[in-house]
Amino acid sequence: MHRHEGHDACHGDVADMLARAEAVCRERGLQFTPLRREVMEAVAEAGKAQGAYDIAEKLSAPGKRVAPVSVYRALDFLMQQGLVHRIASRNAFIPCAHGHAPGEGVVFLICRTCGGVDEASSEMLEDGLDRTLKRAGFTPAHSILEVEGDCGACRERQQAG
Amino acid sequence: MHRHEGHDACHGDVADMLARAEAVCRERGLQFTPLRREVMEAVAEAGKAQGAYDIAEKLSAPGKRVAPVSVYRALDFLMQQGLVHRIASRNAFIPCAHGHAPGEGVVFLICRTCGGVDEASSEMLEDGLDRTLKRAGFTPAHSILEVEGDCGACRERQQAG
DNA sequence: GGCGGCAGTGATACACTGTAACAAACCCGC
DNA sequence: GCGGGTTTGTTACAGTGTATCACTGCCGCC
Ligand SMILES: [Zn+2]
Ligand SMILES: [Zn+2]
Ligand SMILES: [Zn+2]
Ligand SMILES: [Zn+2]
Repeated sequence: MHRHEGHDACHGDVADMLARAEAVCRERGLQFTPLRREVMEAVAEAGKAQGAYDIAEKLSAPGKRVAPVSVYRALDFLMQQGLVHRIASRNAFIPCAHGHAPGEGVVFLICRTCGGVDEASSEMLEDGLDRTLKRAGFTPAHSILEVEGDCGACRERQQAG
Repeated sequence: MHRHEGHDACHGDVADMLARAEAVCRERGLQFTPLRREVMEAVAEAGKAQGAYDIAEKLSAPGKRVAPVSVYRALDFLMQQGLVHRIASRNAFIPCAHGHAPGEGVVFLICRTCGGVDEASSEMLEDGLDRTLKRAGFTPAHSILEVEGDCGACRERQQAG
């Protein structure tokens, strides 16, 4: 689902995402530290993919600087837990809105107009990929599926305007 | 097809790739300059994806330095002509072994053991992707499909060893 | 209480990847 | 030869990510 500005309730708002992150950490015996929480919040609040340096800047304030390296560490942790995803084509990060299994075939739909990123999963797509890989004799470990284009909302807006 | 070390004949060897590049440029009225040729050759010779800085170093010699920026320009040109591809997950480049249409749905199979990269295209995969996008109301412009794993040759080698 | 290990964080420096800007060289038709 | 477009050289810089070490806070143990 596409994230519109000011309308994030489709797949859970920021509070839900934070609650899920906290629950995941607790049930796995991991620490959901203040820094990790702040990074998770920054990623969840933004309507579009955030760069690590953007997050660092956002979390910094006069007298309290958060270095990018700290953000990267928090992001690495959150990615390992499946709470955020990295968008390779943008060098940026988004919150996982679905809570799917790790390694599950998910394709990211990146709107080049509004910058929003949506996750879509599909049995059919996954089947097609599996068969293509099998035919090539290739054993997959991890896949990156990213499509850039225009989301429905932006396309309507363009046709109307 | 996976490129093994010392065995690049599956989809055309280096000479074939260079000949194709030259032909493409000639028929489009574009210049296949010495630099572009050298970059194409460097990418085609390597059995695995090459970084721009690797290429720059490879082409440099005592007394003749090739700056990375020149390599990037040559790579941009070659990519526009569909002669090389960029592997987003590696920040590296490979020669196109197939000569397919630009924008055609091709998935890159990246072997994490030997580093070789293969291109596979599949009607089924493309159908699955198209339907997934249509269902999400998303209009694609460009897609990145990359799978990391183990190629058949490396998997056999591991089982045998 | 003191002590030692461990995870997390801060801080600096650095490596890697890519681009902007401008000058020089080159090519080609006039 | 000249003018204009293309290609390349050169420098500097921005953006992205990692290595390293020191420090802190916490918890279990003596
Ligand atoms: Zn997700
Ligand atoms: Zn949009
Ligand atoms: Zn190709
Ligand atoms: Zn391999």
